[in-house]
Amino acid sequence: MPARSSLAPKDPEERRRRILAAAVDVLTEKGFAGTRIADVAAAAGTSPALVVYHFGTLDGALAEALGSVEDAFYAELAAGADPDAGAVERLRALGALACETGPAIGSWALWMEVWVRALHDGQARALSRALDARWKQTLRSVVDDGLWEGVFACPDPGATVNRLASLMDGLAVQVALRDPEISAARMTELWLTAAALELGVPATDLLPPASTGRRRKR
Amino acid sequence: MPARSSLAPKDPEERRRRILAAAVDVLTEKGFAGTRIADVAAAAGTSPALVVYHFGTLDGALAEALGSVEDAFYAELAAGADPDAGAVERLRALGALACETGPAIGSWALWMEVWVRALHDGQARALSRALDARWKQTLRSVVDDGLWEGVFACPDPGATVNRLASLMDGLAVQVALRDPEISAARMTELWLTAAALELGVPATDLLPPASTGRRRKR
DNA sequence: AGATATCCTGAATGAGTGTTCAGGATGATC
DNA sequence: GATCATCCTGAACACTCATTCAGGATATCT
Repeated sequence: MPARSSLAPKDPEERRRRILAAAVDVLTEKGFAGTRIADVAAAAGTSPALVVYHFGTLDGALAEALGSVEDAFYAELAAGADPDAGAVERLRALGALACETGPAIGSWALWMEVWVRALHDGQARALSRALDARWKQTLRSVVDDGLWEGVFACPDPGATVNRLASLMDGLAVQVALRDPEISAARMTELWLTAAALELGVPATDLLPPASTGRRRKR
Repeated sequence: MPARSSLAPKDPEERRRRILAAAVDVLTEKGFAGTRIADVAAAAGTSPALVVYHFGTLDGALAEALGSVEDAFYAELAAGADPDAGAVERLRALGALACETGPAIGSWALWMEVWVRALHDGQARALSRALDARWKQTLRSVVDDGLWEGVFACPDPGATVNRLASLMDGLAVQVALRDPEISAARMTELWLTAAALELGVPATDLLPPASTGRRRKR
């Protein structure tokens, strides 16, 4: 029957979650290279020692934090997806969600951090591969559905999925680096236009109709 | 009239160049996060103190190393380009070279390192922006030439250049992470196919004719 | 109440690493 | 041939930071 003081308040599980959330925040803001165990602890309102107590090591905490983010993303994806919708609509929703948050991980900046870490670390590479495969799989099934429904036309679906996934990665880099030319909204627009081109759909079917204000008059 | 011993052999300039080259090697292999001044010194066959003597600081040495790589890339680009060739051929050459080595920097892995550093560091961001702009400019001028020649057709060249540049970045990530599905050759193929689609050119005009062995066999 | 396990912390500890420093070698200059 | 500037090095130095540790609190159990 707890009536906790304000300083040692929540139960351990809550504390763990807070640390993970704090780790995600710090990681997003400072990247792997700049994340100190003291930062995570401070952001979570605890001591560095507690981080080690719960996760054994800083890397352990960061790894588990990434895992939690992946779970959250796919939960959100599942929650937002309407399985009864047509492939065109599902593709549009998928593109919009991913352009906003990044595929398989909470933010594009995090995702990029994982890439670079994967260049030199086997475990990160495995994670990156798994997330990438899962993401392409998601994309692929929408494309296949569209082909089945007859609304998409595409000579080489495998190549198309590769290109669309890669295009999104590349666009995301521009957005993450705050290229003034490419906002998140513009990214969505560019990506959906490419998808329309690849899949033989009129661009107007994928792009939200009214929002063409910025582009070239015609 | 030097008859140098073998231990303190070359002149200072040569020593500087060696250190820069060593810095590029180490950086490519281990990334920013893993590059120690001792590694650079060892790879250059000198002492850590000399690196500081010449460049003031480790970061200074790495920055100058990146600059040297950019110069080398554009020199190679200029050397390989035939200004008299048509836009189609120049686009093909550009795509092939960039897919092999990365745009504006020696290797894709290095390029990715710069991205991630740019997420948190203003100076790296400036570098990344400058290289990106220069690269898109290069691409853009080929596209414009093709439009002028009448061999390309493309409703929105700005968007197309953005997409093609981003697609290359994204594909490069796959290659750099050694995705078994995407080799450098496959990357070139995918990119040129997308370029053909974007620019209204028959894919066969951009792809080397005989090399279609891998695709669609199944 | 006493004993015990869990959760937590402040203060060391110690490894790793960029940079400084005092001086050694080499070649140019007077 | 003495002086001097340049180039270079090994050995300290100073500092950051993940991790350890001894013990304090709190709750549960007997």
